[in-house]
Amino acid sequence: MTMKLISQICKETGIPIGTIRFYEKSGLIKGQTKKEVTTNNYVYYDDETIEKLRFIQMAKAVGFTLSEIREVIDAWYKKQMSKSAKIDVLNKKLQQIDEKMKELKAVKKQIAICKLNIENEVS
Amino acid sequence: MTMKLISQICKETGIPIGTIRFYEKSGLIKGQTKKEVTTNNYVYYDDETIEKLRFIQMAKAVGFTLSEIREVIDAWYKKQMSKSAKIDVLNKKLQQIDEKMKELKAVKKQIAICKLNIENEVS
DNA sequence: ATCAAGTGTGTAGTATACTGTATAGTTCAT
DNA sequence: ATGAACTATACAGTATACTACACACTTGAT
Repeated sequence: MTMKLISQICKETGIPIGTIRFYEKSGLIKGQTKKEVTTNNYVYYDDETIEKLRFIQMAKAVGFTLSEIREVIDAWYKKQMSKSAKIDVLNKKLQQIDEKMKELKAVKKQIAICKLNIENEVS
Repeated sequence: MTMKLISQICKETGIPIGTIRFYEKSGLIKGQTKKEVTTNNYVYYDDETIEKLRFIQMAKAVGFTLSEIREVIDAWYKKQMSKSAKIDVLNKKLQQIDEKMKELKAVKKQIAICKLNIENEVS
């Protein structure tokens, strides 16, 4: 398992270091210190963290808030959550996604119509 | 042309009065006072405003910011904007929408996989 | 006439999601 | 052993998008 320092994670995801730290403080991701190293408290992140961060980027881009994203990540990784509770959360999210899909299509249609109107204008 | 007061607009769109006023101050929508009425300065909104507000609701839900939404509304309604500038803005938005469509699909796929993993877990 | 409900203005406060700055310690190449 | 670059912590500041509140005026039903 490859473990990376924060600047490496920043490079690989394009997410600023400050934002990564903010996400960690918010409980979205979790790095770990190496117990064999006693001279510093540098935090290392695994590849699962990168996966999570990419998920966060995409989910944010389509309008999910960090707390909505946290719900999914909890359902994904939290050990102390019941199977059925996890499934419930994920089903709710899938429903939200379908709703967003509809809204996205409606927005696209509206803009396409708007574009046509402008193109056909007598100017 | 039907002209409605703010509480009516609120009822029809579900957008709080305070938010509607905020959108007007931000220049996203524009109502008008009736010049024949001199006893008050009540603002009336037309059906185009309701259309705009519904557009704003949907665009916000899929992650567009108010300033991104304003760009589209300006391209849509602004008289003093050149035809080619409008088309440019709308094409850029259509591109952004396709990008969001991809991200939404990726998020959906990720969640579906996550759900399958949980369902197939030995608990 | 009165009073609840609606309207407008202005200003302050809140929530979310960062972003920046200051300080201090660590690592590594030279 | 020294300096550039990296790391951690803590706290303040910013941008966006509201949300609440105080105050004053208007309308419409009784």
